[in-house]
Amino acid sequence: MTTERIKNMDEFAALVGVSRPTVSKYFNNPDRVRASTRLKIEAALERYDYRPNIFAINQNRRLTKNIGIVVPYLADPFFAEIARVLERRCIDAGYTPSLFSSHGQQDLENAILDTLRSFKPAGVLLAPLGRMSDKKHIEAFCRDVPTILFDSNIEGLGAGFVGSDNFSFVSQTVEYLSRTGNTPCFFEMKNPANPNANKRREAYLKMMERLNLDPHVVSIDGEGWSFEEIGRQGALKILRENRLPTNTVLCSNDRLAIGFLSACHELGISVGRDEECDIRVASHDDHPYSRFTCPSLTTAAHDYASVSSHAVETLFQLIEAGGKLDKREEKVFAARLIMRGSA
Amino acid sequence: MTTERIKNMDEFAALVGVSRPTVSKYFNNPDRVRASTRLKIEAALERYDYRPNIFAINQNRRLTKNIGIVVPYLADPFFAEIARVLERRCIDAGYTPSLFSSHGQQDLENAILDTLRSFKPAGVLLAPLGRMSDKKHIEAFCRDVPTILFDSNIEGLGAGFVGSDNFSFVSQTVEYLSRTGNTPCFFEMKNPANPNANKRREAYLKMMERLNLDPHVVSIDGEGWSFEEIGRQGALKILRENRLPTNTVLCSNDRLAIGFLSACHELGISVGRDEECDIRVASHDDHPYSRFTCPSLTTAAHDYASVSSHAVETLFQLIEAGGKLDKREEKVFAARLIMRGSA
DNA sequence: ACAATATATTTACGCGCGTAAATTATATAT
DNA sequence: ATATATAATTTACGCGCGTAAATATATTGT
Repeated sequence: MTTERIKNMDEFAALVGVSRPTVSKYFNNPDRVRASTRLKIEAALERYDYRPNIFAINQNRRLTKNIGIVVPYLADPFFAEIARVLERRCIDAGYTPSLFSSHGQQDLENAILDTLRSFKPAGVLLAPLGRMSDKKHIEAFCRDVPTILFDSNIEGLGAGFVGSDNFSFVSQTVEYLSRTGNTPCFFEMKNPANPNANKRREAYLKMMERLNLDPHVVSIDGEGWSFEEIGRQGALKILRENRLPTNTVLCSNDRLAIGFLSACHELGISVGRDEECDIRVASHDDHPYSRFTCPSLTTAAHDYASVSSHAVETLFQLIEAGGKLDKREEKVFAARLIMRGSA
Repeated sequence: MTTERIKNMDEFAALVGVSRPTVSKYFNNPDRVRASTRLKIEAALERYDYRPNIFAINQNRRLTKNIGIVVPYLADPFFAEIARVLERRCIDAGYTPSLFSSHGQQDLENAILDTLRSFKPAGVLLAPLGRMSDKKHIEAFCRDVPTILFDSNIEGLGAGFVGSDNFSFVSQTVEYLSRTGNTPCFFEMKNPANPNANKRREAYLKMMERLNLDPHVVSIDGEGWSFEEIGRQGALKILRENRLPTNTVLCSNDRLAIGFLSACHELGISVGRDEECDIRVASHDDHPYSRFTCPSLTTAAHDYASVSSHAVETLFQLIEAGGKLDKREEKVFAARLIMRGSA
């Protein structure tokens, strides 16, 4: 590496001995220049460490290589993890992902979409807030920017949706719990922000009907994204008032379950699948922390890998198709039951 | 809002009835145009919903309004949380933050810094990987871009460092544990990636000496950022081999402690401050999940608010000072002991 | 009311690159 | 070796905006 600093592509092209547009083509696709010139350019890159100005690049491209990734709440390790995988896959495909978190707020989700618009992204992977989302705003955004929804589906929005099959999650946990012990009741937030929560309750009811069992839904109060605390408070109340309908609890998601377990410990209620334990607790998501709870949490796991890879692949298809698909594609993946200590 | 779409600032300026540079000035600082023209522009903004092209803006600005925020591992809720707060504060100050995660990998940290360079950021808030960091690379970056380190200090790098006072953390936990029960041993990873871990061990040793107590450091194997699993495996091994020197364990950080608690539960060892419990466990960080462990975790809490606000304020000072401070500023904040069920 | 000063606005130019069209070099077939 | 097709390169232009310098307008003091 030499001491000289290259200011722009002109200067760099002169050093290489080709014209600037040739260098430009090289950066867009190294295969589209002659092998001999590619070698010359790459040799020069070794020595001079030049990088094209990212703003100038994007200003004139009809289609940028940017991809926006938006999640509702990044402080939730579940989303942090899926965002990490999505980022990785975008980078590997030659795109430049930028990550945004709505932090559970509608105005922030809207603001992010507005910002994203001026980023001229080739496409966007959006996990919407759900019930809290400004549907009109998202709809307008999707009209202009190729967008694939993931995690939470909002009917009709975006060019497609990739997520998990909530019925598969709940049917497996309900089947397992009822087969190996007592009838499970369903523990959930009263007004869940996430549409998956509603689908899970419906799946629970349908599954119980199919098994000819009495359903019991326990809905607790709480707003926002502090699910652990909401679950803990709700569980404390229910348990203290002795209002738990059965000794087997199926939580809508792992974060609620983490709170539930915390409440049980506080009240001296033992949780586990052993005979001598007071109750069994199971849940859904396979949250990164679910295997470290005490006891470790029996749960239904997302197929992270399939969801993320199918989401980016659908987006790439959409981008290549020019931003429009013939019809809105919906794809959901089945869960995998993970039996641990709690049930 | 009218149906017409405004393509550029020229078009918008024509609609307002002023020249384009006047509009440009307005967007850079609304106070630098006459009140009457500001009203005209704002009225037009209401009707036409025009936004300047973000790439064109940044291409020519000598100093952009971009701020880079880099954390070592975003799937760690601790960093997700602090990143959230930092983002918020940057936005409130009129800057445009972008968030990056090194995902625990040196090559990614380097790549992020390279990308960041072409973003021409006004400043960068960097929480380095630590021992895994490519110090030369970071040093070169800091020469070109005004950078404030946070969380992990690397001696001499960046224009300043804002973090937590590790001695304050450990002295409080050690003092509390030894005052209310037995001598604590120190549970840590053998080769911690994070420099704070080393400082905490040193603080433990110094504190034990000061209290005239026998120190016991328990170092466990493990690489990477899966601290919970590392802590769990390490604890299982130590506990099974009955090698725990005392019945009071002070973990280097909460994520290790979460793994430790998990191992205890697996082995049927009761944790808590009550007389009848087998051992006590305490830790440091006040990780978002530490209050939901079973039992809830006694820990020393970061002053999140002070660290984040001081970090951005120092960065703003640095930016206003033109990217250089007279001397490297280091500021650390004291911990707050949080007594919960585990010790 | 008039100059002197401060503040706003406009004119004019360039940033660093993408890209269509024009040109030139290379590959293929005869 | 020559004509033809094909691919690579260069020429020429414009993207949307920031910004210095030139000009116009408002403010202040007398």
